[in-house]
Amino acid sequence: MTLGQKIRELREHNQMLQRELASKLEVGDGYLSKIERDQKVIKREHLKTLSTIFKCPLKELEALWVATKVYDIIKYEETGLEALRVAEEQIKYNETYAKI
Amino acid sequence: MTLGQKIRELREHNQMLQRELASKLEVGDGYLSKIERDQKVIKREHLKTLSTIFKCPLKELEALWVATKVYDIIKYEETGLEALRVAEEQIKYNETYAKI
DNA sequence: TATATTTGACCAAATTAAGTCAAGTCAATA
DNA sequence: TATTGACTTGACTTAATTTGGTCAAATATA
Repeated sequence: MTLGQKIRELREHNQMLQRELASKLEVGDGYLSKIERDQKVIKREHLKTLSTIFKCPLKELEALWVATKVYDIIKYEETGLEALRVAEEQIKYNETYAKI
Repeated sequence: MTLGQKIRELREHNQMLQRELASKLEVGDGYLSKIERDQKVIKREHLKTLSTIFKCPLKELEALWVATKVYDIIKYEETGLEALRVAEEQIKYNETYAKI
């Protein structure tokens, strides 16, 4: 599940048109179309609005948003999965030693 | 293990000074210092040079390089680990359906 | 045909990349 | 203790890339 898929799912589940949702977010509907197709990433602040409109946990949307950013980096990388492992190791290491 | 740590390890293992390695890479030694401390990310093209100088597999350096990019995104994210899971799911999904 | 969505080309503004340089720190030593 | 050599840091720069869109035309879809 990508963020775009999630947004589309929420919108359709609420029988809303792109035009309607786009106007709530104050963007053009062409832009929203791209967002739902993961051709663009929505502005992070918009997640709050989505969370309110669709009564969906903000954390869930945020995790998808961050995942999109991560995926954009690794999608064409041969070493993508290996890199994920290393990044996970790094975050766990830093959590352990509270270096942040 | 971060990319910076790896580079320092390789350099010290070969008893090379920052100044020396920096000149091989044609950058300043202040910059290399930051790279080894993960305050800056080395240019990707430099990985080939490092791989040659230290006879270290390029793939390994590349995985660390990509991991650094990923880690930079998630390091301050509460949902970092969750996002890694989602990104992994996405890459596996796409590998399965060969959508790339 | 009308309505909804997608796409491509384009854009300004903001951010990041890829460094430099000089001053500062730190340890060993003459 | 003054010096030296290796490294670190902070402030800065310039160019390239990304962000966050718009709009009109093309394309489904009913």
